[in-house]
Amino acid sequence: MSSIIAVARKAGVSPATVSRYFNSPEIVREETRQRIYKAVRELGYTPNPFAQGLVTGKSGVIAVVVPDIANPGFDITVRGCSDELDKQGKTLCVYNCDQPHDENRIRAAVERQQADGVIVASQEEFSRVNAEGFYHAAVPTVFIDRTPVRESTDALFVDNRRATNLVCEHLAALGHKHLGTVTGNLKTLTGRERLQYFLESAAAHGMSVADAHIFRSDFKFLGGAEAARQLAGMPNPPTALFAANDLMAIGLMTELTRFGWKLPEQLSVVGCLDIWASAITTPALTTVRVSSYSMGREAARLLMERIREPERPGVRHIFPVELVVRGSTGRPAERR
Amino acid sequence: MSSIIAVARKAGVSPATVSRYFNSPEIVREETRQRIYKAVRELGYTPNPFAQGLVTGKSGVIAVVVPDIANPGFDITVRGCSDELDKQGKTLCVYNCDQPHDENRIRAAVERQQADGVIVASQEEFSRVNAEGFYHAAVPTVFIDRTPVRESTDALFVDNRRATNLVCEHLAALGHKHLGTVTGNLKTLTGRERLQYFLESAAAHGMSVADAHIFRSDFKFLGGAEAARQLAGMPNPPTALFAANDLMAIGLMTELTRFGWKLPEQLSVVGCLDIWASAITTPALTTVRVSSYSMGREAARLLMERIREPERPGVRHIFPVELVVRGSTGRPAERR
DNA sequence: TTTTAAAATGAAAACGTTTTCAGATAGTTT
DNA sequence: AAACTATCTGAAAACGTTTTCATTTTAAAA
Repeated sequence: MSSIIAVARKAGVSPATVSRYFNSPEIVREETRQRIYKAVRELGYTPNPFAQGLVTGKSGVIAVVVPDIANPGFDITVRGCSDELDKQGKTLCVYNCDQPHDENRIRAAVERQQADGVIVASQEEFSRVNAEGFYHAAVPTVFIDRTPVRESTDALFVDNRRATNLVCEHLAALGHKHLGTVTGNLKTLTGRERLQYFLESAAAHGMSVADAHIFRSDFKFLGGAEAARQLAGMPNPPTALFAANDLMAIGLMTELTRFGWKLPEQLSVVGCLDIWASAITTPALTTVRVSSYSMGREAARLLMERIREPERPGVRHIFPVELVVRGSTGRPAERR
Repeated sequence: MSSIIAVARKAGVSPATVSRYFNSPEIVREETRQRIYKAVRELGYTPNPFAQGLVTGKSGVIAVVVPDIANPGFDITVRGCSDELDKQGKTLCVYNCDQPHDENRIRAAVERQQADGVIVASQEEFSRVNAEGFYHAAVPTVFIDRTPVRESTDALFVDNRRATNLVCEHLAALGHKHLGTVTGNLKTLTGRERLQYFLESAAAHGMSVADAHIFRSDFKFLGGAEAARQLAGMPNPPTALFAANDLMAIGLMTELTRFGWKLPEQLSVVGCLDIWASAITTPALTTVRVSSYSMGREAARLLMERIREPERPGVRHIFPVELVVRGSTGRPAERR
């Protein structure tokens, strides 16, 4: 491992100049630059990131926190972050946060200032102590679908209000009167919003949602299947159902089909996110398209911006959504 | 940011002792330990990773290279790595490698010794210069489904030979005589093996694979769909088809269904990997189950082991596979 | 040519650890 | 009480950069 000193010696300059050669080449004379270039090549020198970090305090790595990288949706978001970060020459670390004490680990990592910034995607809110840890560490942060810890934190949101409105509008237009819903984890902002706004939108469109038809779940495939089993046993099921994400919608449809239900004749199903698998179910899933990739990308962009300009006021972006009508929704069957 | 020196002063000991307190607590006297503990707490001290890295040369981060984190299969593998690495207190960086020059970037990162080790998952082989870069840097590496760069590199493989055998055995038992296949990217070890072994297995089971029925593709959904379009135009299609991964199998089935084909009556389809979506297609996909998660986990475990013991001989693990029979395969229709 | 301003370079301090080697302290044995 | 271990601790060097401040060199102006 050759050091900057070796290069300096070889090029007949001081280490300071070599450092300048890398960090602001324009201020070193052309001829000197040549000599350094040559020395660098010959020695195969590459700056030591630890030493750099030690003095600059920057690591060049950005932490991305998601509940589960293997969860459809988050994978895309992370890819969005990754692409943008690559472009900016930064490195991306992923943290999965769906296990009980993961949160502490992440805060520790942040406090150790290993990351120059953090992107935190939808999941349960931090405990107070961890939120304060974040606050205290004052690491530049961008939140996705999550209540920001402090005023100046940048945050990106899905337009859940519009999402549920689109869903209810569509369902009302088809003639549905009685709806149900499978919720996500209600400790999550997304989970709470999609439930609340759905209830409001349904009412606004003159449709009812019976308490018994609100299935509290967890955003997971099996959660959707479980809801299906409960639903199947009900004497008076709703005619349409909104699942807070596609995974649950698909779990629900799969299980219902197993029970012999005919979709969408017996039940219209709408999901949310538009993961790739939604297009290949039978019937194909009507859903609300969310730009997961763009959100990841934008989060990374904003974060880099904030790192450059820490005092900028906090930004809030609400991402548009779009209804994708496919085969899983239709007119309700005539009631006996 | 309080330093180790501040802690030392506060506890009335030398920095060396504080260092020892963290790195081998058992060699510092109980009473001293107490004092340091108190000082650490009060100052909220946490060691500076840059300084540590500077002297130890270790960063505590492991790089994981995959073609695309958002690709079903790799997400699971990465999650496996992540879980194991978490357990060992390491940080995981992901690199997506499906863009033309990504490889260079990754080598650069590795050479900069930012990572203590690297896990590289299936994709095109490195160019010579990059392979040498890896070799030269001598960073501990584990390969997944990929030809190792050097003798001493640990590598994990899917048992593709057995996979194709299971597939052909199953298909032969159903009475198929004429098969086809959709290949993955043939610049990939996995792509090549699954094609070659499939051809061999088919022959061994007395089935033929016409050249025209070998669709060279890319492991992607749309690649499968494209194969379907070609297939649909053929006068004499095979009765069963093996796709080198589930994504292509699903793309194929989806497109074929759109053409009005009845599956599996007109065509039996078998995939490989057993991603979650394979269970929810219509018909559900018969496939070969691969333990993506375990492989990720094992890769991480092996890597940590090698970091501890760099001179250990290279390990080769072949992971077992298992046939999952679902609805997409059946007896061939009688030929006219 | 001399003076002046601008541009380029160098010396040295600082960043915060770990680690080696030597020295001190405590605990045992004679 | 002395001598001897075994156990702890400290001093100081090293790790490889960046950055400030001062100095030298170069170019431009007089």
